[in-house]
Amino acid sequence: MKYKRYLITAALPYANGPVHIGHLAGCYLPADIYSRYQRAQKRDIKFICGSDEHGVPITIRAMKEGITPQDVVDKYNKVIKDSFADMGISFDIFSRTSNQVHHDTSQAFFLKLYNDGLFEERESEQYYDEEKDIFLADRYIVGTCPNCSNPNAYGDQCEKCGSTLSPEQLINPRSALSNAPLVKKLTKHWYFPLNKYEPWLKEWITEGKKDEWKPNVYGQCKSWLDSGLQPRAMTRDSLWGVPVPLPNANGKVLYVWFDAPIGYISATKELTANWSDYWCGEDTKLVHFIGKDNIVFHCIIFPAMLKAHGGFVLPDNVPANEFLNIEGEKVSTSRNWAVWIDEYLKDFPDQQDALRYVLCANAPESKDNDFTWKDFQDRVNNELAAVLGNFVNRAFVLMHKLCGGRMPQFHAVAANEADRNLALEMKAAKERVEAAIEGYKFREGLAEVIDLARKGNKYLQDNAPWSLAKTPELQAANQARIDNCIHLCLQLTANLAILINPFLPFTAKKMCYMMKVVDRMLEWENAGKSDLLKTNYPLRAPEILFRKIEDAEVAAQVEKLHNNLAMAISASLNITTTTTPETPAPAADPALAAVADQKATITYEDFAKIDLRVGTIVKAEKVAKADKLLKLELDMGTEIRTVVSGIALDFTPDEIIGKQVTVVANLAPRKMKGIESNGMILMAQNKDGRLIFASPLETADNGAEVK
RNA sequence: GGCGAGGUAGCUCAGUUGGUUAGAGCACAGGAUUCAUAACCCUGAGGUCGGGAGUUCAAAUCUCCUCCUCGCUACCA
Repeated sequence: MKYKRYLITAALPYANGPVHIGHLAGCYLPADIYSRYQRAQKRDIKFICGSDEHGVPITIRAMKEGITPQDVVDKYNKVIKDSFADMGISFDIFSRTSNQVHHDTSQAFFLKLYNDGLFEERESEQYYDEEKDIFLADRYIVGTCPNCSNPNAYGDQCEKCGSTLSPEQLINPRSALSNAPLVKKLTKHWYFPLNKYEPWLKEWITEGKKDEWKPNVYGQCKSWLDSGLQPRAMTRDSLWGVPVPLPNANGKVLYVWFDAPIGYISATKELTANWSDYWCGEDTKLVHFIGKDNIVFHCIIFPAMLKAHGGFVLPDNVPANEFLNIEGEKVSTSRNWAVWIDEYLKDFPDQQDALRYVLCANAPESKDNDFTWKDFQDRVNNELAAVLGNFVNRAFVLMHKLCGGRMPQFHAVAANEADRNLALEMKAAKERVEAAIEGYKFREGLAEVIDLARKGNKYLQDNAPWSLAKTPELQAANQARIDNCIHLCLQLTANLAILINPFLPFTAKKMCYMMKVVDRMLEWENAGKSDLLKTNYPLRAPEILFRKIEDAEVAAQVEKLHNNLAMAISASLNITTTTTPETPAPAADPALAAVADQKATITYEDFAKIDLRVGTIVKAEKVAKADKLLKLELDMGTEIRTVVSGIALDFTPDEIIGKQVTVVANLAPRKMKGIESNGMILMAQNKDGRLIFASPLETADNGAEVK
């Protein structure tokens, strides 16, 4: 074997909310299957995870709920940890980045790079809150979104319209902490020179991993590498996080994406004193399981950090999955469009393996996939229960009916071709499942196991022991054939338990109980064998492995999703309308922007400042290298004005020429793509995002004032 | 706009050193059976492989163009 040890990590879930089925399908379930398989192979593995507890969103959530960041992470660390444990995700450790060992480890890592002179120190101007005496990260800055006028857009993103922002773009930027207006002040940060590692990364990835990594992962990396890497700040101004271990670095913490992957190392340290065997030995196979949103950090930044530090193994593979949609729509935590694990476990007690089955069988391994409750029902009822569950049940029931409740012996003299073939199928299935799991093709591996059960059903059907036992006389004459058939079906059941164990551990355990065997039988080397169960040994009565999912349950879950969505929308409306200036509005979904937008009362004088006028579009053309922009010329009665407007997604130049529009005529000029825009056209935006001209109903004079 | 991934049967997916009538599971239809969770087993129907052009004796597979979905990124306000 090439590797002595396996170090398997699953992305550190962010401790500001519970986990949903998308997390499970994308990362934790494949990681668990892989880990359980490796353990069954008796390989030396450590399966590492923990919650990521730093970063700005946690501090913001703490502010909103009026609690400390530590309260937030304590709460969700527990929720997340419990969900994983209940679903059978078998981490060797589920740690957390707020632990002391993690602070020590990440600080030591940073200091090593610092002492090697790797960091570039750079000063830049950042917004500063003089009231709270603190520099503000982009996320802490709120202001009016220049795009949708959401008064509570963040400095990095407007969560109403989804646009990416920089703090400089916000209108009237203010502090999310104190609501105070902001000043600019110099601040110092430490930049990791990613660009210096670009040649090495190119060689390591584009030459070394081309055929090894999944196409989506490799392609994404290559895209990043081809576009050129820039130095990246590895520190932030914040009070929540791992303090930068340097003098005169008060109020500075490690960037959450610097410290989070080091969390894998800290957690391993916490787990075992021999942690360096796993992290520093060349004979360790390091595999990062992540979702596609983490590719750049795990494939580019973290490896570069490890390389810069020296002495660490690099990931052998990063099998990132894509995203799982729900009922045709993207998961949205703010709209509560998600299937939460803790709620699933309440609604479907003792049905962990049903969910594990569906999420693996339909895992987004090569592209985004859709989870529907109908599909959940179909797969559980028609594949899991009908093929696997039913086969095991048939074998046990027949054994009790035709073989006295004991494992019958195998009569070699009565063996036929079908018997020999079935034994061969067991061996072949082992090889196929093994190859699939080693190659991170978990859905294929799972399908192979079900297929083996299907072959069992066919074998049973072809041999029909119940027909051989129609009358006592007939049964006596055919007992040797009956014994062989049941014997093999039960040996096949034992094989199925071994092969299904990494995927459906709860089921494997139930099967072991029924077969009265100890867990050791599940060791992988036993797969493919036809002598796992001892002849003449009494076995237990069968229990139903998978119950059917009823239509009513499917309907209830779909309804629950839509109810959650409706509640999220109305909650968003309530909170937004009652928001005081001291508390920023909660994250709102772009789809809600149209209904959730409420602004503070203004006086007539405020309104009178706006010069609204009617104009007619006399010329329109698309702006080059911009998706949304049209360059318009407007007849304002006394002048022709140029206005650049972001409406190209909804209108072609031809169809709007001659249209009369309402224009904000005294808006400060602004350059876009090199064209100076003198004003803004008023548009209404529907819930679906479509724009509609807010124009006079009848033709007005060009230049007419609107008031 | 740039880059990346994907677009194959109603659904979920296999299928590249280009090669006979393009595969599987589910769903659907018919049959057989009754040991079993109204399950299983057999048979069948169902696809111009997103669209177009090209290379070739031969293209799902290679080249170019184009459309759609998702992601990253830019631009936007």
